[in-house]
Amino acid sequence: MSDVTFRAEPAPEPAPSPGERLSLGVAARLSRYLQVLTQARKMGKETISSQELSDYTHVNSTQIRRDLSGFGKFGKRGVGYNVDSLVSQIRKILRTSGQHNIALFGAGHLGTAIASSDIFADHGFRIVAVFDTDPAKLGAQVGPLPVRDVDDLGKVVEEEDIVVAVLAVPSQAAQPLADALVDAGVKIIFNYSEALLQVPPEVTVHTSSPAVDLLYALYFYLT
Amino acid sequence: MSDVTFRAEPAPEPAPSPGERLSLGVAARLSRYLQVLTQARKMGKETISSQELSDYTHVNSTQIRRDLSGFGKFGKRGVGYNVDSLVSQIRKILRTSGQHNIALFGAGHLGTAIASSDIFADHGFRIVAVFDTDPAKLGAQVGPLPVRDVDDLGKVVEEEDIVVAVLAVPSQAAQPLADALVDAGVKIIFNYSEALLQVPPEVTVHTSSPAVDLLYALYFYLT
DNA sequence: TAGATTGTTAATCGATTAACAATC
DNA sequence: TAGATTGTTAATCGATTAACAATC
Repeated sequence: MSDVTFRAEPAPEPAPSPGERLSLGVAARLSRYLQVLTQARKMGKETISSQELSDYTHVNSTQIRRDLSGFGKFGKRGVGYNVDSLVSQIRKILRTSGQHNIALFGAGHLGTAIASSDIFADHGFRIVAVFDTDPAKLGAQVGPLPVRDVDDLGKVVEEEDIVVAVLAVPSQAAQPLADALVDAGVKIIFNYSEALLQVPPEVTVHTSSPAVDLLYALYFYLT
Repeated sequence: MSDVTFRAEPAPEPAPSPGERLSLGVAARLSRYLQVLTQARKMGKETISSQELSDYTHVNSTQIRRDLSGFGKFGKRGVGYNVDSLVSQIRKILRTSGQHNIALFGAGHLGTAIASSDIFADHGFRIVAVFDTDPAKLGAQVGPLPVRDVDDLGKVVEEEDIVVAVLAVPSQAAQPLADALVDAGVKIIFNYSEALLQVPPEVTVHTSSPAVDLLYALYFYLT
């Protein structure tokens, strides 16, 4: 880390020391900034102010400056933040600069939509395998990838170093699949089905819930 | 405010008074409980404990009991909460007991996946119209609905009383569509594209960001 | 009864925000 | 220089949690 030192400054930072875990809130917010920044970069934006970031993320602009300044002085007063450099700073902080391999389950409409989107690719996630249980779909192409048999799961997870599984399967298929994934050593399951998955504590399940987000937005509209 | 008084109980609740808005955090958490409860009900579960809810939502069980007890005594000690009755209580609190009409934009893979899922229907959202700009798709069926022309937008929004629009369109199509939606009086835009949408302050944009959630989950896996 | 789980308190911790000097 | 925006402080507010009596 090492601050900008003018002679013997006694580390005046309450900043997170390198080895420390971010708090849940900070990590969540940094991820959101990253999303906006990534998209802003795509649109050719070179600098962005904390106020603009605030407009897009609904996070207070002071909070944003505070979150960032904990890790260094990334901005330029009167100008804002350089989009490119902020992206790489945040990636460094979140330790997600590298590539990570994903396995996708389900070659239906949702699976196909996910495979053909670059929403994961933009953030360093690469879909390296697609699985489906429907024998009729085996061997078919989803984007550049062939649909594989779930029986190959263990082998593929190991060969491709897969840490994340994305489940775009019917609810009733989700739990058995989750069990197989746990056995195969996958640590993060991203669940697009509605099923409530039971997994051991070392595995993280994130269930996508658009309807929940909608309910939430609607509440503030209705009141 | 007002302690626990014996005798003539003068509303000993620090509970949110009926007219008060929930805080952002409470509303978000209640929405999540609702999702789990809805699914638990589907699976035939009759009661659920705060600990079980905690396992599925990653919200501390004390927090859950606290959130709920602010609105009444919904649970039974030693037993837990009745799933059915808790669903309707939370719906009442969130004022989302009614039906709400949604318009879906984009009849591609993602749009089709959304239309055929019951993830929205389960929470009282009904997709009443599907739009696409591709002339080749007009008139085709997506589930039970015909694909309509975006030119009909204003008319449909008014006739069907549409408050929410779900955008499952390519990024470059999103902003023009958002502008049209704002003109038509839609107040909530649920954005599945990556575009950063600019809308007036009275309109809420929620951008779905699976990659952000993944980054976040990954951070805690990596550290 | 014994076991389980709620409802609630009290204490702590972190998030949030307004305000403003620093500085580009 | 004048205007804009960051970095940072200080004060407040709400979220979180452990603990436990109440009670099913």
